[in-house]
Amino acid sequence: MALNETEIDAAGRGEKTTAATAVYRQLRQDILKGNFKPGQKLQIDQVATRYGSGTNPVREALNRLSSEHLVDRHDQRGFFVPPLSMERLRELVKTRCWLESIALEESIVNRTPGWEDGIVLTFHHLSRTPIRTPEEGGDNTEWEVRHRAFHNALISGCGSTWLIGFCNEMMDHAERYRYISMSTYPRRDSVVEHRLIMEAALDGDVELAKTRLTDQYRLTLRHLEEQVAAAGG
Amino acid sequence: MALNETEIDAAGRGEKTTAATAVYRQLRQDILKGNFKPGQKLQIDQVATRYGSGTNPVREALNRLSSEHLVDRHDQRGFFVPPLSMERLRELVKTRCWLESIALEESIVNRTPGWEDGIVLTFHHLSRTPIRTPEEGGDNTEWEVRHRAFHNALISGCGSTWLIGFCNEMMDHAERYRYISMSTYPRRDSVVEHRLIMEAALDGDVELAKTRLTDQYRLTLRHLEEQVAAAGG
DNA sequence: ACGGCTCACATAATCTACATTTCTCAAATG
DNA sequence: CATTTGAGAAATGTAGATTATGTGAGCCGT
Repeated sequence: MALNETEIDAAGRGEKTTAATAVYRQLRQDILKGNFKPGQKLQIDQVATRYGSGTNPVREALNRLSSEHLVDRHDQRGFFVPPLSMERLRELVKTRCWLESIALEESIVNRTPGWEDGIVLTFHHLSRTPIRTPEEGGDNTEWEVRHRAFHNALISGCGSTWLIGFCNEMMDHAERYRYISMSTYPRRDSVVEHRLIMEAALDGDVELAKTRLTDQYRLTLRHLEEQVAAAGG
Repeated sequence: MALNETEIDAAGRGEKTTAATAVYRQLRQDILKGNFKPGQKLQIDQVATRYGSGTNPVREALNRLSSEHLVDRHDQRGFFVPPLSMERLRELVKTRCWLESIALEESIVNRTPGWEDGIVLTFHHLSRTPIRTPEEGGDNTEWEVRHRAFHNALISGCGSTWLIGFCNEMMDHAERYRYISMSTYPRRDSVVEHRLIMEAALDGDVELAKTRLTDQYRLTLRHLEEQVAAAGG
């Protein structure tokens, strides 16, 4: 999952990780996968016990996550899992559409053989990874990783590490919403959808690629809205 | 300067601040204002001594800043002030132009009397704040604050806290480059430039406002490039 | 009696001091 | 010259002291 550049470097060079970094990674995953209730308090001692570490590394991990907005920090009061709401999700999706449109357009304009190869390859991997329904065990970690890899390949040629970072940050937050809805995940044919995006991008059709990409995000949002409407009465 | 939402809330509600937060704020300022050499190591003990605090709060502050990319963290090796380079600045400016263009356009499209008032008011404050040359003492903290307030007012109506946050994050980094060049700061008439942006925005002329805004960023970049070329060549 | 206020105590966050681990770097070795 | 090694420096982690928060019993005025 999109770790920041320091994390990627650290992992890539096989740097020895500290306890703080280990807790950071696990906590991050647990938050993204919805293993904590939104709004829940993250008590230092409890978290330390959970991951078998001292309070200090936990505190460092929580401070890092707070700057990524993956936990809310209140001085002298502790740390909390950020709440989820449909309103926030709408804003998130809207912003993702804006930023990924730019990133995709720039990538297409600057396209190189290497960029195209990355898309073809990550699409291939994604298309070979089935989505498991909750009945089948429901662990889609592998699919998530490949899904992100594909979307990252699309925007990887935009020429701005800033923009790529922002898109990844938003992907992280979107993942939180996806997991809570996994139980009734609508069985759209994601392979076809992603293939259409890939084809438009490889053809160099900027407008079509942008439309297909953002339509996918908007459609996902609509499905979630319907689910919530159905559930909430 | 653009603190994250948690910080703003904390400051706004007058929450008691912890030692970690105090160090965070001071360290952040010192980095933005160029009081440390780019690339320099930030040794925990030294930093702790500097701000009169223990090592633990310093560590927490550094961890927060590392997630904002305002310090580089290397596990088991310590923390460093991020380097500056013309290449990075170009990418930063490019990305700012993309994102602020969207934010400004959306703000204009959704314009409200409150948004217009904010622009008029912050422009007024900015126009009343002189830029001091190095000979005059050179502390432009007040100008920086008002400059940011004006640019924030422009994009405040875009309807995305995400986008506003990203723009602020990039403003922080841009500030680092501005401070190092203050010694030979080109004496453009910033009041006129900002007035022109304001007028286009208030007139609802999306394209003109975007052009004027991004031209300002690009011009600042060019001036810095010339300075470096003159100095380094 | 009821709503609001005060104060003492339990809980939990924060900080300090120190122990442990890891890295750095230069001198010694092959 | 490349590699190893060991002392010292520095980062990281632990434990416990300190400080802040929040809760609920008791008190006051209505």
